[in-house]
Amino acid sequence: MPDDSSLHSGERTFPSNPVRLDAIDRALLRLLERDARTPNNALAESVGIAPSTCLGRVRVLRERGVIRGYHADVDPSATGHPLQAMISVRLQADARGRLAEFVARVSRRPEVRDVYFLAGDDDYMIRVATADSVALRDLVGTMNSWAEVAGTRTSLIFEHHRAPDTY
Amino acid sequence: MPDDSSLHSGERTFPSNPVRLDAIDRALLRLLERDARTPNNALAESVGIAPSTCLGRVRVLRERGVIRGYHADVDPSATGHPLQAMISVRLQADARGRLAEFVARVSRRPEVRDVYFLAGDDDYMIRVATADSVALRDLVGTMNSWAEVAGTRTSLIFEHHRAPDTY
DNA sequence: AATGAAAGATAGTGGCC
DNA sequence: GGCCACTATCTTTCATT
Repeated sequence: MPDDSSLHSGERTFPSNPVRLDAIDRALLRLLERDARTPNNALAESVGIAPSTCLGRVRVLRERGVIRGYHADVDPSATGHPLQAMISVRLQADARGRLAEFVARVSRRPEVRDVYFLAGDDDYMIRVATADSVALRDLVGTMNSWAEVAGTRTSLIFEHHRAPDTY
Repeated sequence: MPDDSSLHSGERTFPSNPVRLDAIDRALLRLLERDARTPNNALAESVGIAPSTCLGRVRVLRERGVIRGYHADVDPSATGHPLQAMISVRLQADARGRLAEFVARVSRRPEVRDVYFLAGDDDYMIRVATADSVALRDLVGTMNSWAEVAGTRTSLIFEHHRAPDTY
């Protein structure tokens, strides 16, 4: 297996093959999205195929990039980062050439969890998890001090719910 | 093991125990965040403890809610939802009693992937994945038609990068 | 593509330190 | 907490259809 689990997955995909998914593939994706550690045996039984067949299917899904990785969902509070926020960032109008600089800078900050590159009123949306409000204020202050940043808006995250993909 | 893998994890935690994490726990979390399917054997070797010990550690992390689940990261494009967007939602000023109604409605939409409940300029941030721009426009139109919604702002997501937690 | 069987690897238990 | 030894279970390969 090619181990690209260390490539922290961005969302761009280069569909080497359009990848036709049948009903069984979709069922497997649903199950693995729910619990990525479901044993191959159990997956196979759930979708009604032999374990060896199931193994092959999942490998193909992984190799073709349909499955980009398997990740533990770790509670930020438990690791000392209970305060989460969404920071909308507008860059300077003339900063088109400095997009990479901004991304590099922001990615270096350990508080950053998600970086969304947007088309719309804002240029970026950054989700961060910090230890406390002091750390958050520092981070926002730092970002505002960067030359390419025109402005930021920060919203605290009270609650977050995920929904699985539906196919 | 209590199987709560089917509870699509929200971010609230009720720290039954403050859960002290030592260096080994943090190493395990890092490894499992990178690749949730790393075999217990390999985890144990990486962090320098016996496999059985490692098994116990990971189980405790799971039971205490430090690890909330294990999820496959599925490429939305591969499942026919290549167009992603962030939708900021402001509710009507008098809609405080209708928060639950909004969340219920929005959660029913299959396009919705993340619902962030915010404190700030906006009340909610919704991440969605749709088949095309028609589907996105329909969704935004629908949300704007709800009585409790004062307004929305939609930004297309061009690119998304995740960063792992750093402990 | 899918399968069953066999071999090897891994997970999980319990007794002990 | 942690480890070792053991058993149960799972993964993976491969010859076959």
